[in-house]
Amino acid sequence: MSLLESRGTDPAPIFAALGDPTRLSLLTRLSDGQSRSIASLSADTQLTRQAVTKHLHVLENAGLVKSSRTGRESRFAFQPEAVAEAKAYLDSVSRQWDDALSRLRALVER
Amino acid sequence: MSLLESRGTDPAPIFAALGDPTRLSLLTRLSDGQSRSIASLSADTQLTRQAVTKHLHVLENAGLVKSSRTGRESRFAFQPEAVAEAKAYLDSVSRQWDDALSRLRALVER
DNA sequence: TCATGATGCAACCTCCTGGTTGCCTTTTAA
DNA sequence: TTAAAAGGCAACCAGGAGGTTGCATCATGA
Repeated sequence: MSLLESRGTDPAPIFAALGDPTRLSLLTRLSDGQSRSIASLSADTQLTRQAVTKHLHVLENAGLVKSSRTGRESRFAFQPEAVAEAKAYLDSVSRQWDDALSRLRALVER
Repeated sequence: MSLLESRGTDPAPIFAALGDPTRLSLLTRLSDGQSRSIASLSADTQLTRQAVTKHLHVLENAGLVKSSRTGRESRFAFQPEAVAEAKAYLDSVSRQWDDALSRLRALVER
């Protein structure tokens, strides 16, 4: 079983969602734990509300954020699990790298 | 200074590079510390050598990998710094989330 | 009940991305 | 010295991503 398949789901969609500065900014703002409406999130940006809405849906599909409709507004909230998943992948990569270095060092110092 | 600007460079390009399953697979294979030629990396994939070459250059531009020409082949090697940078961003996001939870808990338990 | 605020839906546009094919150049091993 | 291996370069193509505009819908406060 390869490193990529060894963990739960494929982290690529999560990274793809993180790979846009606008979305990264939205996620950063939401990571303070406060849920926000679309209008609120669109307020201090140059983009259209529709553009922000699309980005929020991308984040939601990646599991980085969760939406819930309350009354006339729909609020978005940060979802920490997906971030943990991305971190887990990066950790597995650096761990494999560190192990390779250790083995090389052991081989040289023998 | 916002959370996004507080660290060195913008992590978005790194995440964008990681956001493709083919590139993720290439990076995973290279994270064992062994440098590989383009032909070697193209061997057990369905894609064309040119497609793999493009992906490798995307990884290189994101700083995730480094190339060096030796003789008639150019070899690509894993570069751990960019991965560390991506992890640093994810850590800052989860830290902000954890802090928000702590403050909320303190407020409730008061 | 009615004007306003907050969204949703859909069409449309442009540009980038992931891939391919074809061809030329540089190395290398026999 | 020459054929095959390894790559680089460029053109080309289809589809998706990021954005916009226009209009319809639902909720709410006066």
